[in-house]
Amino acid sequence: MIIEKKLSRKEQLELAATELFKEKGYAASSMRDLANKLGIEAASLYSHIKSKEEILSNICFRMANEFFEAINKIEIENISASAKLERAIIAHTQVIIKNVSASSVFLHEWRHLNQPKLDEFIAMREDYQNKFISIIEEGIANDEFISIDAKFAVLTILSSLNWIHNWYDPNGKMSPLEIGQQLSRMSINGLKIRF
Amino acid sequence: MIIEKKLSRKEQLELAATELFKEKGYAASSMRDLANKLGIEAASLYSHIKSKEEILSNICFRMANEFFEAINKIEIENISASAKLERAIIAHTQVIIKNVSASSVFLHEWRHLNQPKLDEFIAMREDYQNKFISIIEEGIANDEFISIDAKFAVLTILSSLNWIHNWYDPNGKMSPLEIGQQLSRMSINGLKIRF
DNA sequence: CCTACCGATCGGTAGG
DNA sequence: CCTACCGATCGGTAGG
Repeated sequence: MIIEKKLSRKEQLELAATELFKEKGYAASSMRDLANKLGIEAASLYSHIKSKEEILSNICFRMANEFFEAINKIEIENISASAKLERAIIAHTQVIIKNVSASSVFLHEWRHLNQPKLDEFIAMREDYQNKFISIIEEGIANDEFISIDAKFAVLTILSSLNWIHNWYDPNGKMSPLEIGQQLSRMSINGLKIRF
Repeated sequence: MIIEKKLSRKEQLELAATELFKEKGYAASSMRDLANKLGIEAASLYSHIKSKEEILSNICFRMANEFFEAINKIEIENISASAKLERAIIAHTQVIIKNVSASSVFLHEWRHLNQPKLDEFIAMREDYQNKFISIIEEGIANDEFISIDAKFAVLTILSSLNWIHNWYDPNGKMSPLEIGQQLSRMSINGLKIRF
């Protein structure tokens, strides 16, 4: 049984916006569409939010924080690079699966942010990627991984993870953990030195 | 030296639209933006095209055809599954790199197509994926590849290829072929059975 | 949260 | 390819 927390009107609004932005894209979603979903008038939305972009910005930065929290725990562990990478991949996967719609918005709609939020977002994304790059560079230095451009490898891995939201089915045969494990197996096998 | 073919006005229009849609997204791109790029009035666009959506549709289906042509050549070759997969990955990569902007539109903006084009597009995409799935299933049956859900593997591989347009730099240190080879190495290593 | 409304912009047409 | 223009819709505000 799922226990639904009671959501504030603002939380309901952001949830509805997340679904809407995912389905139609941010630019093609109108405030009237959103109001309609909530059963109120478009003008009434503005007693909860300042602007359309504020909603987008909240979604994007909330997700960014979720991803950071997940990787920050792993970074400090004292384990091999392969083990770190595996955990990072699983953690990333779990964040996506727990927030499929918000992840989709986070991944595709961020470019509609205005400045200065846009630059701030891009910087956070780069920081996040750098954490993965460090893990892979450590693995290369250790001879755990093949010699490869670490940034290239990270972009390849992250891009395969960032597609999950498109096909993930909560009723599918693979559990979130299994998906993470399969993805890390493919990725890490791809990097490991073959004897 | 690059020899520029003389483009018809309609080709110029579609080229400008491709860049515009890539940069701002289809929904956020206005016909006035497009006209501006070409130095004409918005109304004048309509002597070359029927609608905004027609431009999008042309871009999407032209790219779909390019991808199909690439894979159709490979499917019929009489080589191992790993070799087929390698060639398919390299071919896919080359198509993206030769058409970075159009690929970006193809990958992200297709959902703004109207019916019946939308369903037609989705069906083509599925056909294309199925060709990859067959290759991987052949490899699994052969004991070339680990036992894995073939569709899952394909979506993972394609998603990593479909990110290239985001970071590909024609002045970067990796050539298109090298990029394809590296990607296929990572993907195929990830699938191969380890002894 | 509503009514009433704003200026701006949208995709597109008529007619030349 | 242009001028002139259309109805529809956009994000958002004023005032209650």
